[in-house]
Amino acid sequence: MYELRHLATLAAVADEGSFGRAANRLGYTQSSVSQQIAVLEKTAGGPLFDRPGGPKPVRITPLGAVVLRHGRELLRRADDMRDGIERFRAGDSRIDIGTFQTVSNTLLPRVIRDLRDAHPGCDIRLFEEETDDPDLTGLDLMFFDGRTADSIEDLKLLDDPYVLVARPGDFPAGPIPLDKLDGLPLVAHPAICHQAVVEGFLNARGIHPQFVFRTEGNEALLAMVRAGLGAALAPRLAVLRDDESLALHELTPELPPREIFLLWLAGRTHSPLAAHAIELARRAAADLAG
Amino acid sequence: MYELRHLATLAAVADEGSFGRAANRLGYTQSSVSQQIAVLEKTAGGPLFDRPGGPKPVRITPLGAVVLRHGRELLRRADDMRDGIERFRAGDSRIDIGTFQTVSNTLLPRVIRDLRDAHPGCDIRLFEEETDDPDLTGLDLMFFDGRTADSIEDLKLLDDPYVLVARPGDFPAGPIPLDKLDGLPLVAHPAICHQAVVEGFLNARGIHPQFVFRTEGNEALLAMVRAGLGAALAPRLAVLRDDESLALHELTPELPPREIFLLWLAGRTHSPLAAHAIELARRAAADLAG
DNA sequence: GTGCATCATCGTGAAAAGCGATTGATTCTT
DNA sequence: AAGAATCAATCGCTTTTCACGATGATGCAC
Repeated sequence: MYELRHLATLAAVADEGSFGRAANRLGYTQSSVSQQIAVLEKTAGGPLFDRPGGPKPVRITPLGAVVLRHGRELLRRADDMRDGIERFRAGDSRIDIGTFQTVSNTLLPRVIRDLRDAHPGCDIRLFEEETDDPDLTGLDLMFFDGRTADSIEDLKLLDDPYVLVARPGDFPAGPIPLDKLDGLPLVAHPAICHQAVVEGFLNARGIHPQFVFRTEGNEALLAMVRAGLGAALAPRLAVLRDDESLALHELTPELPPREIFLLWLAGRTHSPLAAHAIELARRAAADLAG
Repeated sequence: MYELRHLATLAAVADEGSFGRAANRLGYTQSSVSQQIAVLEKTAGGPLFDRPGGPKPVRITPLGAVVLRHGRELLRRADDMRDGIERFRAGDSRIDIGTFQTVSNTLLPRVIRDLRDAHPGCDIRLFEEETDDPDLTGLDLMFFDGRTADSIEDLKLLDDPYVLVARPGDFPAGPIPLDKLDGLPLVAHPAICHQAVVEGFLNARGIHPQFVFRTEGNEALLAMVRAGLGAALAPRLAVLRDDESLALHELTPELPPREIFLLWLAGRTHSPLAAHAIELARRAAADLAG
């Protein structure tokens, strides 16, 4: 059976018009080229070159022309394949990342920027979804605030402690005892994901705040605090940056922090882009925590 | 370096989801498949499959998907190549034939018909050219009335004897002595190719006919005879069929007959189509002479 | 844990690919 | 006409590759 190697030799012979020169060009010996062409002629079922003898160049036969035409096409495709692998390994590829709001606002921008710097041609696609049950099908990586199924591997990025966000002066500076939350009018995220865990934690201790408004939007949440609707019980990172119009209070004892993970399907071999993204997310999280 | 065989194995593994089943399908052993994939993974520079272990099917990696996509394309092209060779060997191909008027009118129609019957899909192209110096570049075969250069091989098809064509009754029936041509008003083909040889033959014997009209067209030639302009000195085959309005007279002694050859470039390996055409031409010529 | 299915690895033998030298054929030069 | 030059085919040999079978390792199901 013929192989790509034979076709490359065929093309070289056709180009050079000589077995010996083709051998020279390819780093073979003349005898090797003879044998390779012989293999091709056997599988093709007839001679591919006319050999006039002496210093005259060999000439392709009609059958040889057929094989050569297809052979060159195959070789071109093989080169394309090498290119494709090359470009893939260089990371010039695509990555699909699942995320949620806090990460989109804090961690992700930096990861994306660094990833784009390292791989200018890459195609990054983000999928934001607030849910209890993450769906990783079709995603290379997913940010999520919790561990999930067995078939999913994870890397813990950071702990995001819960704080009380209020207007300056509404509360005395410093940590606030947890039982002060009982009956307190609060705004918060919907009771899904980690928010549900936190509220369960409070309820178990007999602390029942009065949730007067829930929204997924961080900005809306903080705007409500500024407007005096109530304090916000939210993860630290939900408050984007230092803001003079808001005061952040730790709680004592601490609420269970929201843990932020990076997830992927177990056993998956990462593309270079995904591997790089994981590393960048790890570093960005370390910076954010430090 | 990878080869087509490796890519076929890769595709089989991807299809079957298992090294062992792929081996079974291809007639290899499992270990052989393992090694072939290992070769591919080495040249690609990374794993092509995730092996979950146990009875779970192996899963293609992103890199593997790249290689697989290109690999399938290559395999498809390799099949195309096999088809192309197959069809070529079956004769479903192209042939370029040079010819000249007499052959176009007598020998060739039959050859073409038989060739088309045997190879319905074939592409036959004819190139008619009246010249002393045939140019075979780009032609598979050429009909010609003479041998030429050394670099050209030939097959003699038949002798075409020269005859005198006249109106019935202009000459007594039977052979005409050659010296009767001296001074005779004649119509003839232009003095090229074999016509030149014949006229040289006459001149060498002191016989100088009076050429009153020359034309390349056979029909015009015969029309002039019918019109009484003169007799025609022409090869027998130039007179297409028995024609009551014309009488054919042999000459004595005979003029050197026009020899009709089939030519091709020396050392050329014929396509199946060309080989068949040569055989058909040989047979048609034998019929015509017999 | 035990049994089953699966892939990797290793050692072995066979096949092939490649090399170097030689041969035989053909062309070019003198 | 003779010799030189060019070139592909061939032969014997070495190295590499290929494929196999056996064994081991791993994960899953019961």
